[in-house]
Amino acid sequence: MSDKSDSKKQLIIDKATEVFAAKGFKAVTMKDIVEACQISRGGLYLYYASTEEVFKDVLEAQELKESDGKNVEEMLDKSAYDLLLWFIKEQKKEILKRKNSLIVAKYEYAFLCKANGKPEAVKNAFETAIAVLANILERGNESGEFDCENSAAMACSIMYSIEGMKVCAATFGMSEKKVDSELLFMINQFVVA
Amino acid sequence: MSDKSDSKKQLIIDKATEVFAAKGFKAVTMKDIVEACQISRGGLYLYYASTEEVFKDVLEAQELKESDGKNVEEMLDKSAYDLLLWFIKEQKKEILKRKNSLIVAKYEYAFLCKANGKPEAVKNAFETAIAVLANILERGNESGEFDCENSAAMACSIMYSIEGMKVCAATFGMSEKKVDSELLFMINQFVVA
Amino acid sequence: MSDKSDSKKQLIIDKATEVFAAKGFKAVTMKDIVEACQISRGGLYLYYASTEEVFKDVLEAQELKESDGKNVEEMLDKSAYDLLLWFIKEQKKEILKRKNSLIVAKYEYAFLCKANGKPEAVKNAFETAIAVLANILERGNESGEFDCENSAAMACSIMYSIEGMKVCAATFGMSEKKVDSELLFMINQFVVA
Amino acid sequence: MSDKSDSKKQLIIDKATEVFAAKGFKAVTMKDIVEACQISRGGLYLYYASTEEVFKDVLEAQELKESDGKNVEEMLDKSAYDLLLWFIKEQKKEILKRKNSLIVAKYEYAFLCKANGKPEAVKNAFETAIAVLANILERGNESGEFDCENSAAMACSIMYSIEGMKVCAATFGMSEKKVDSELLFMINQFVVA
DNA sequence: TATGAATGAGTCTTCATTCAT
DNA sequence: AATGAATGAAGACTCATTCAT
Repeated sequence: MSDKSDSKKQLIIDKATEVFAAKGFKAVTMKDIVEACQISRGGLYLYYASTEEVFKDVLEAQELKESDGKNVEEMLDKSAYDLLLWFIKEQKKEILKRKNSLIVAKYEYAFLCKANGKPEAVKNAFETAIAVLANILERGNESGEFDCENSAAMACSIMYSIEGMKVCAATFGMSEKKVDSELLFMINQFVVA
Repeated sequence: MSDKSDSKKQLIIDKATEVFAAKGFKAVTMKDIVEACQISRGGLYLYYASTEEVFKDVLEAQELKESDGKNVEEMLDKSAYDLLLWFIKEQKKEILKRKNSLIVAKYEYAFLCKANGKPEAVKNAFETAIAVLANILERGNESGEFDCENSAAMACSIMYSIEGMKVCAATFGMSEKKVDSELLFMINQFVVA
Repeated sequence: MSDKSDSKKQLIIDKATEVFAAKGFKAVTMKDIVEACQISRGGLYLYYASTEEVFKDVLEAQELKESDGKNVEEMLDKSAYDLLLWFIKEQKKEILKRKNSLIVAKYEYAFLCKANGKPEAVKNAFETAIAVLANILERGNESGEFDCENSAAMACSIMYSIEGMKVCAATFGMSEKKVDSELLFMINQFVVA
Repeated sequence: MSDKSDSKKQLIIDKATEVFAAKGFKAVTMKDIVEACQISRGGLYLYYASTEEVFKDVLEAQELKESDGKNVEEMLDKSAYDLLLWFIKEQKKEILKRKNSLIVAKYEYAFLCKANGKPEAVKNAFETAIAVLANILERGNESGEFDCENSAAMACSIMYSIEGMKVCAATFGMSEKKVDSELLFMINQFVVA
């Protein structure tokens, strides 16, 4: 049961992810999801009672997927610069991915949550990213690879920039070249030549 | 006619602005606007055929309001540093304003426009801001107040950061202190001490 | 507006009364009422948000109608016996009326109210009837027309009997003859020959 | 098979009785019964195809239970007065039992049956009770314990009263004291002091 | 211009009923 | 016999949109 049930949930999450990526959060109806999954109306309700519940699982699945590549052990060996490159590459991927960008849906959802007084998962994901980057910067400072007075502030500043790029890219688009130059500009602020 | 008609439109825009700020774009119905304006259903349709049309005018009105303070003549006299302070102050205001933040509604709208292949006004506003800031930086470079190799790139980077802050503040909140330190961090990159 | 609105409400109440009489309370859907009234789904919702709200007004309208014939002034002149006959006749009418008997709907509704902890209007109507009858008996006692030791108890007993008859008649039917003989049997307990 | 099958049916009937007592007839769904029995949806359908079929068996089981105490042989020895007391006590129990009162469900069901032109079991149960009571009254008349001109009419009148009390008690409640005084009032009409 | 009653399409949600296991 | 996932029909409810006044 659990297996079958899980695989059905997975199907729903996968298809729903595409729907949310295409339409944002609020514009998605249970009917949209039902049609994307090619299941019956009642069938969806066996697993999820609302688009919000589906979206929560979609977000969770995204986070899992994003953390997939982050094999902690192999990270430890790398230089701060390599880690930075990896981090930046990941962010670039997210900024540019067209098909599955949940960024606007995420902000819509977070916004509605705020309006309804619910706690926000979106905030946590953002703060985790800042912490990871700050850590990388710190290591670079220690190893002499980077020259960055205040790692925490710099990490924060960079992440706001990246967040801005994500939103802009998802809504009115950014070329890969533009993203590259922006990211390069940012890391040049502290990478020792 | 025109006067009366305009004042009615203005009423609708004012009230609708509050509604969009509170609920985003997609969640707003014609009924919401009708109720906020305390006019009749039919009355609203005399002026606007859809929430989208209302929102377009809301955006336009916002831009007008934002450019209100920008008296070009008195600008010309000021130092680049003063202009920068003014620009940053304006941005800070926008980041922090709670009641009327249309940022999420804007992105929702831009996102839906993109999905529908319509042209985007949001992009233009963003690019205008970059141009204004770049101009200020350039002037500062020339006068020796700033030291910034690539004004255009810096302006762009800063605006992405600010955009990220706007979105984050609107969804999961930012304290004024946090905003101040972020902005300070940014301008310290190029302001000559 | 109020006039038009009221007449529409009246139409709904009239048609809904038939529906409730035919199907009871719980079995009636908003759709049933819509179809009986030949109005649109949304049209009904302009006036009533649920079958319960419609039913409340149906009950109220019934009570008004039932008290219509009771011209207080002309009552005062009559003998206790005449009043009793009038009362009994009214009850008989209610017991036997086929088309508009709301009795089962009433009890269903009262039952559901009780299950949901809501106050009940049905109880009040019943107690009012007891009070009226007790009053009549008292007058008869005083005038010597009746011989009834405990008017209140007798009124109560009779009303339970009548209530039982109403329910039985509405569900598995009673002939007029049977009703007559029952009512006669009851009043013979205290009417002085 | 039969044994196992019967015990399963018994379980369903027992649990369903509680459900019908709590919600009436029409408001009960197959899902409600399934959940009360903690069996599977399909499982219930092996035994019953509709709530109506379940309810029929629930009614039947009630009648059996009610006639349980009526050991005919030991009845014969008793005086008419003792029999009357027993009868009244049984009725009182039914009037007052809160948890398992099926009275409203019964009337709802009978009412729906009438609307659908089906035969009615409820009527039979009522008439049986009248016959039993008439019989007791007759015996009392013969033994001189009672003085009741028309036993059949009196039995009928009493049963309507009791039916009214059952319905009233189930819907808007009656205190035990009130029930006692009503019953006492009734039997005083014919019991020889 | 302005009103708001009315309509009906669209979505939500719940269940009776079936069926593969 | 028994399960419970799945389906789809039925009813609730909300709104965009129209129209007579």
